[in-house]
Amino acid sequence: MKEKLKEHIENLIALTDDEFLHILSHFSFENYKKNDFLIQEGEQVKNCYLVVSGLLKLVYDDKNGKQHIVSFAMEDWWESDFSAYFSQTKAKMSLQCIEDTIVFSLSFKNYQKLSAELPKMNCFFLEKSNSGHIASQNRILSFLTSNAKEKYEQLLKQYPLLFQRVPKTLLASYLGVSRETLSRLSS
Amino acid sequence: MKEKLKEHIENLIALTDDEFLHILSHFSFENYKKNDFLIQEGEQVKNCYLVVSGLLKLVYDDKNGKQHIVSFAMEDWWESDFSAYFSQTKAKMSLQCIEDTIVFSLSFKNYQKLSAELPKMNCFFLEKSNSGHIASQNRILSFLTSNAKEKYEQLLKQYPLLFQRVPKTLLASYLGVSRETLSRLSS
DNA sequence: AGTCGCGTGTGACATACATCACTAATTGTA
DNA sequence: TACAATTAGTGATGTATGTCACACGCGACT
Repeated sequence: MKEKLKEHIENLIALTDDEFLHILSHFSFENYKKNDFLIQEGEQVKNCYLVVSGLLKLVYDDKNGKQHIVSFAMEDWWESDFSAYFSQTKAKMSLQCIEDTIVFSLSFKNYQKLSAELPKMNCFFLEKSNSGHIASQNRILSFLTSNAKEKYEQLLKQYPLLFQRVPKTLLASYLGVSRETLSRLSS
Repeated sequence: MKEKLKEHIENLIALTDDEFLHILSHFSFENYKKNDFLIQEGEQVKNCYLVVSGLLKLVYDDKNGKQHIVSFAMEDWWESDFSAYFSQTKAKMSLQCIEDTIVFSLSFKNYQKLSAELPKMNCFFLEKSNSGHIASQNRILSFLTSNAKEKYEQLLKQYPLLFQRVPKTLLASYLGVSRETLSRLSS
């Protein structure tokens, strides 16, 4: 399993074996079952997570009790309620397992320690943050330019796997349309 | 004007005078008029920009010739078509002045040079990227949870200034509603 | 002074989508 | 095996918002 983390980081920056062991010591390896929460709305956000296998949803529950999916997180993705993580405040969103999921977990303290001790990790985090930012911007564009059907098609094109792994209800909640509307798109 | 850049960076990381001069030499200082383009869709994206004063819009033109505003950029904001900037490809979006605007410009080459020579700049860029990412996520949430009126009110609350500086038509295009609908919200 | 362009408001109408209600297939499990 | 829970499809109806059309005020420029 360590290999996974090593590969993942070495995709972006070169590491000596010592450096990797040092990095590894800052992470913890965790196992979750379907429906488990990694982050619960209202609680302190201590960690961010790298998904090794499985599938997570980052959800916001609005005042009417309706769930909105801000993001799916699959293999090789970093996820957290980053707003709360970086400011060390309470979570506005929840992070929950759609499938059994294995993650590497990085506490905020260890994150700070790591970037201080090994500056090149900042390069790594920067690349990750940039991709996240760009992905979000594309999603915004999709909201601005597309109707339900187009958004659905874009999603399928971008993540063909997702479609078999998650109930349509969740896809609808990610796209911002009702499950009934989504259902009618296929026909 | 150099002061502005110095303050802006020192908000996040400490700098010696020498370090700042070194940083400064990587930037260029530029002046644009209302309606000028900093980035034109289809062209190579060479720079990203820190807005010193003025106001920019990051726009996407869809296949029907309709304009969609992905982002406004005001004082102290970094903006570019980051997707194209980091991958050094053609712009999918345009960056254009809503008002006369003064910026510091950083070429991709100089960006790379700077982060190699002065690793702590990566901390700075990382913080900026994170805020961008979080802002985009909030915008997505707004699309998921809110109708036209709520989105408009959230925008006014977040940027009370904007409302006096830009035509309603542009606000509508940012919110993803027609100008007519936006107009009817006030009454 | 007059003309033009731009931003804005507003009525009439069209439509994409939400909501509610019901049914049915599938899955997990007592 | 049977029962509840989850997921999905679909009809009827309501509504928020888009689209088209036109009018008005206002600043810029000749």
